[in-house]
Amino acid sequence: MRARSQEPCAARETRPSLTDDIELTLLTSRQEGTVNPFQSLSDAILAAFPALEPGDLVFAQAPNLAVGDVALRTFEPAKKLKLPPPQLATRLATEITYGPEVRAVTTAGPYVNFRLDRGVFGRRIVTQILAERERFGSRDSGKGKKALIEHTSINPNASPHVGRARNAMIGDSLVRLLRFDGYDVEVHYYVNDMGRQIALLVLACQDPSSLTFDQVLQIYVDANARAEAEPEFAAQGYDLLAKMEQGDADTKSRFHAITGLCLKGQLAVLARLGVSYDVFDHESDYIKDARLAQVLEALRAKDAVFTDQDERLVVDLSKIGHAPEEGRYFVLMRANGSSMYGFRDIAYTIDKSERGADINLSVFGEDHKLYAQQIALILEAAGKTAPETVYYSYILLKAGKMSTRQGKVVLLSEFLDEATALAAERVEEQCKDLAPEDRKIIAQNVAVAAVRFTILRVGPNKNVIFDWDTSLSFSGDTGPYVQYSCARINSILRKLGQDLPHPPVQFPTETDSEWALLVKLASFPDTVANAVQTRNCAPIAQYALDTARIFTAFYHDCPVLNADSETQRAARALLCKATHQTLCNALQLLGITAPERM
RNA sequence: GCGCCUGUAGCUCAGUUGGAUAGAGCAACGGCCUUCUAAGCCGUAGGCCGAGCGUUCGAAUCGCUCCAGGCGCGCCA
Repeated sequence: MRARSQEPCAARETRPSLTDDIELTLLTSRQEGTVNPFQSLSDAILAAFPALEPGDLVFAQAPNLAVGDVALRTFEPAKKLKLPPPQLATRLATEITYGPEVRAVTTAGPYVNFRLDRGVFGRRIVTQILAERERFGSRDSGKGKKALIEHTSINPNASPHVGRARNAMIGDSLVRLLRFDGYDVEVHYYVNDMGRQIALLVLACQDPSSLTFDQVLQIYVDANARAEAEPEFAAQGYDLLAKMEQGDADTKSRFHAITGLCLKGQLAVLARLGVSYDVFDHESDYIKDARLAQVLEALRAKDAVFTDQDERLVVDLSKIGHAPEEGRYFVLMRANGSSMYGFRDIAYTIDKSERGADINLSVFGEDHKLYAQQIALILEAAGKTAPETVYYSYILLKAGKMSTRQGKVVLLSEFLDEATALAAERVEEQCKDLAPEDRKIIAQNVAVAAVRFTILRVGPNKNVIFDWDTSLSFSGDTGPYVQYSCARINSILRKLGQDLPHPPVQFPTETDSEWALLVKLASFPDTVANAVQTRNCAPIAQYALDTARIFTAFYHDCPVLNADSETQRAARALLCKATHQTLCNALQLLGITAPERM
């Protein structure tokens, strides 16, 4: 499980030795798919109540540490044993012999509260994290499996705005998450290199070779305005599109010049965020896909496709399982024989589904919900499988929704520039002794953290109202706050010297601050597993934030370098290292790196 | 009109496989830098969890109805 170690520098660091009992605990808990530091407690209970199963015992944090170090609810097991919960709680507290690591057991109505030898559990938790390193948190649920994720896929017509970038950030984090959990992930980007809007842009760009990417947005805005005002101009666009589809070489190269320029520019901006792709699929390659004939045949067999009075080729989805009248019809081809976006997309979607991935996932804006359902119905009717979908809601401006056509946008590049400049000011003050190049890198890291964290922290199906001040803040609930706590840990470890001590047998971690941190660290694998299962990275961001906050409380309460004893110093140093490891693992999933100093 | 999503502190958001007193940040006010980075910490104040009804020993979390916002609903992509 550690064979996948990716850090080349990992071997250089001192590795704490493992005792056999801890290695054993790790292995058994791994096999069960849960890393449960409280397993010895549940084992004792299960031995006394054979009717119960491990899943019946839910350990949770007590409402506060004065009540107990860990709490057990009795509602579930009591139901199974047909006992009143408070009665079962009393029996669990009085009749069972727990190991020496349990110091006291009390009840509070239906709850059992355990007071523990925190050092024993703390040592287990820290040792496990330091043994698993950059793999800590992963359960390898995707081992030996493939995943295909398509995300971003924005029109190559302008610089991306932060609303579109939400797709890229969500998609990229899902890629990182699935890779972390063992999947072999291939990232796809669907290049929409044709269609009406691109045609208008091509019309408006006389000499593409003299253009820069940054100029395209204004040209695009103007072209759309013109198409609205002049029907002839709009008609020219359709004509050009038809020529493109018929394979006219000159038209094709004009399209490619523009879409290539735009794609390159877009990818450069996305790369600043740390987002990258493996495969680019071009829409124009799917115009005359052979598989479309099969789909049409299947639809005809179900009497679900017809040519309407305006000579359009239309699917009647009510014939293949679409109940409501709204969204019943799906147009495949225009009267002039040119295909619609959806028709080409069917071919592309089939193409993806035939690549043998165990998970086939697409990230779409919420505006695609009905559309994706329609495609899924058509695919199903043709005996194909539609991809799994993850949707996200729009980022709104105070003045309303963003619109590329109207130029009413906050550009991602603009946002990143602003964030980097602000971060650079802070780095200037804080890291005077560093070389300018190093300071620049730190500023860029902080900016990316601010931007990505702002977006990823929020649940994907929630609208976000974009606000410059909030998004550019580096204090409070932010990515830079998490980075900052990592920098503080690094500072301690740096001053401690090169080698980390071995975990002492006496592992003093008795204060509430230490214990709260340990419990939080131990819950990281659950957080990751939940994120994998729900395809949602937002809880990872929340976890990083909570952990950083709990660490900071520890940082203020518990001196490390000036600890009371050598063993306490060792235990706290290792706890710091374990926290740093866990935070880095969490941040990595969000596409954020923590600088050594900031 | 119909469908999907959302509604939690003044603002931005956590918390929902139902469980002990609903949590952070920002903004406000009051403290803390001869002690591991003040991008920080501590304290004060701030809540009919949109409204109502229901299910349950127990509801922010589940169900129904309403209200408000977002998105979508036949030759855009």
